[in-house]
Amino acid sequence: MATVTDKRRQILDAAVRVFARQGFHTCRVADIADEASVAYGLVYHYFSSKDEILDTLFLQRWGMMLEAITEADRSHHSAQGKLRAIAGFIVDSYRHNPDLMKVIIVEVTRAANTFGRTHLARIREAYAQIAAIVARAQAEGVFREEITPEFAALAFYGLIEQILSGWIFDPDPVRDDELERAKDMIVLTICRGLEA
Amino acid sequence: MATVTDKRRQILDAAVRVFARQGFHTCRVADIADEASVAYGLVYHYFSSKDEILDTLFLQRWGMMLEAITEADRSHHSAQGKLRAIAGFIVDSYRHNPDLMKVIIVEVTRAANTFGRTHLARIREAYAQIAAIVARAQAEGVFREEITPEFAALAFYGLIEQILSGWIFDPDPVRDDELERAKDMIVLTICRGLEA
Amino acid sequence: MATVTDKRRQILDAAVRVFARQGFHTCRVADIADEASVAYGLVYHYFSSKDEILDTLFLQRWGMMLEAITEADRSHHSAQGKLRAIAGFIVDSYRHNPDLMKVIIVEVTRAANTFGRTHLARIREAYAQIAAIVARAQAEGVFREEITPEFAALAFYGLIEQILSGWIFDPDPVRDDELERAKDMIVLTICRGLEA
Amino acid sequence: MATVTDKRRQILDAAVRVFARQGFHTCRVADIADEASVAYGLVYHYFSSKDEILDTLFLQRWGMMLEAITEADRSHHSAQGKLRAIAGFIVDSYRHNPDLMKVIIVEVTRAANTFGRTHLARIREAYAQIAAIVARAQAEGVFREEITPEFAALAFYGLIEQILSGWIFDPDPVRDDELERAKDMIVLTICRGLEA
DNA sequence: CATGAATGAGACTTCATTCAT
DNA sequence: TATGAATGAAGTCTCATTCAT
Repeated sequence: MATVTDKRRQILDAAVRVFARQGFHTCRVADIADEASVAYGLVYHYFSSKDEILDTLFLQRWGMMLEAITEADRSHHSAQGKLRAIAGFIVDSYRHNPDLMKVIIVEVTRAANTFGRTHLARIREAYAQIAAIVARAQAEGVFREEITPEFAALAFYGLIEQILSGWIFDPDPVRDDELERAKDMIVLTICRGLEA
Repeated sequence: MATVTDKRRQILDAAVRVFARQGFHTCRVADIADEASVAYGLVYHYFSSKDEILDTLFLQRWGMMLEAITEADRSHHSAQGKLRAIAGFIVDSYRHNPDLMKVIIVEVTRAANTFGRTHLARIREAYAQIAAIVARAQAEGVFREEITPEFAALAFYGLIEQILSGWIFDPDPVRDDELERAKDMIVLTICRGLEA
Repeated sequence: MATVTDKRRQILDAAVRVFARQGFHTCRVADIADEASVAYGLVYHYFSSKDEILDTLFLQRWGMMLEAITEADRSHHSAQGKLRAIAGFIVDSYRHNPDLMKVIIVEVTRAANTFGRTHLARIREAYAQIAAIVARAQAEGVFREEITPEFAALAFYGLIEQILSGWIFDPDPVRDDELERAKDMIVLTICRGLEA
Repeated sequence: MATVTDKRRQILDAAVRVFARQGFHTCRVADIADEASVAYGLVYHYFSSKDEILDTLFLQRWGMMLEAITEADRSHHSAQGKLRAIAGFIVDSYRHNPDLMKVIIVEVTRAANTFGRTHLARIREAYAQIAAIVARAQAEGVFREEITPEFAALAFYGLIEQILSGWIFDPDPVRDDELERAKDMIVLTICRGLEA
């Protein structure tokens, strides 16, 4: 009984590695099966299509992301503290499983013509929650009002994604202290800006 | 005499529309030929492969981008003014040809596994130039030093790309005044931050 | 269980017929699949390319040919007897599977620019073995020395191939007694010559 | 006026080189035009198709061959002398223009499925003439009768073609004295055989 | 659950030939 | 005669998905 789940998990984990390494379009279902050390056909026993594997990976991870944002929003932190919690969660996600984050970002959130469009609504939930945090901070007079909450949310998330992109492109693994510092720099940049 | 160039241009323009509409991977060379109203084979008369069409589009556009950044850097503006010029150029590029910008962003700069990797060096030239602007501003004491220039450059560019992404995903065309306001919000956000 | 081998064999046999009928260049992979009554894709399940099918056919057959020559050489026949055994083997090969022999000759051994070049080394092994037989006969004083063994080997093999070519071009199947007589005429010609 | 002929000749000569180097199927019409340093379209001004170029080359050369055989037959040589004249002509043809001979042999006389079939009748005229020489020699009691004239003709011609094939495959040019000796060995082999 | 052979639609690319200039 | 752009049919190979065992 546990076998079922094991093999399924095995396939998902293998898919992450293969998608990260070769990209979704470039890899074949056979590559996933090979990487997972399971028979070709078994992939189709657990998933109805290659797309569904990526959908599953994204939905699982993005669900955790939304929970993390909700969690952050529920906390008693300041607006800046909430953004710091979110940035921290995303960076930690990368630390914990960089391949998965690469796949989520490269193959889904930035894939405007394919999976990005499919999951658009779900992706925007995150932006909306972040925007809500910003809006409330503006109402409290903590954040400036010239910048719309929606714009701010995109800016915040886009900034983070680009930093992660830099790491993703980098052949060398990123050092832990660099990850840690990045969390602070993200928040500092988005809250206080570059100007001295 | 002008025919050669005309047809070639015709194909490139058609490719932009088709790539923007269907995505690079999803469209067939036949779609480009149809959209350009030329024979199938003519595409291969001017370009050695489907890839080369996208490469050409990217290289042309990114070259202009690098020039614009160089130009901005050479100007006598303040650091903020230079960033404003760059943001302005990118937003205007989108206004002028949103399809092309969509293709550049979605199919190249964010395609970590395919064209993004191919053109990585060229893409990073832009980041490096922006970083240089930031570094100089830091040396002058105008920008804070806690944020590394490289980080700042990624943050700035990532922020802009995400804003454009928002427009790209949007089915409705963006209004001109919104584009105009975005330029200011970009600079305000990156230079002064969200905090009041 | 035997299915794997069966289908693979089925494809090879079909390829022989199709290559013989239409020629390697003129036939399409689809023709092979049709002739074998298998799906298009299965051809590529067993062979990596159309070329590999011909390579396989050639290598299998030529291997048997080399064995036959080795066998003949090992026998206690006279030099003439050995040449007779080799000529006999080749003619019998034609009798048994004229299509295959046609393909081997027309598409490989005589295709100087394509497969002939690819398999040159392997083809020359046969010439070398025959030359060795001649050389030994010369050492024994049985064969004249004015003709180099290499020349003799080419002459012998070329003579046979041309006779087979004649049959190959012929629309009517060759009668068995004609095949049988050819064996003798080949040996008579190469050993004793035309002169009375 | 001479220009017309010049360009046409230029194209034919270039075709010989290109066909010899890459093979008829592998080369493109553009390669011929390039090699001839003429415009693409000009090839089609002088020849109605790529096939016709090869046809022309073959027909011209084979015509000379038939004349040479006729000539040899008309001479007052012995049968052996006539065969020697023919072998000499073919070897000299190779010496004079190895590329052309390579093309004739590889792309036409041995191409059972394509040009060989097209020109079969013309090719067989040569065999028939040679067979006639043999038949007459048999009638005169000079050649043995066990070997049919048709068989003898194929044997003679096949032997020669195989020797030329050896040279064709050879990366190094053949030395003149080797060519000269080959003429004698050909005749010796076919008339007297290998046996001492 | 598990296996991997079998299916066949689809896409890129090539290139002989035509044609307008 | 000369040019080379334009045409489009054809063929190889890929690979997601299905299915029999």
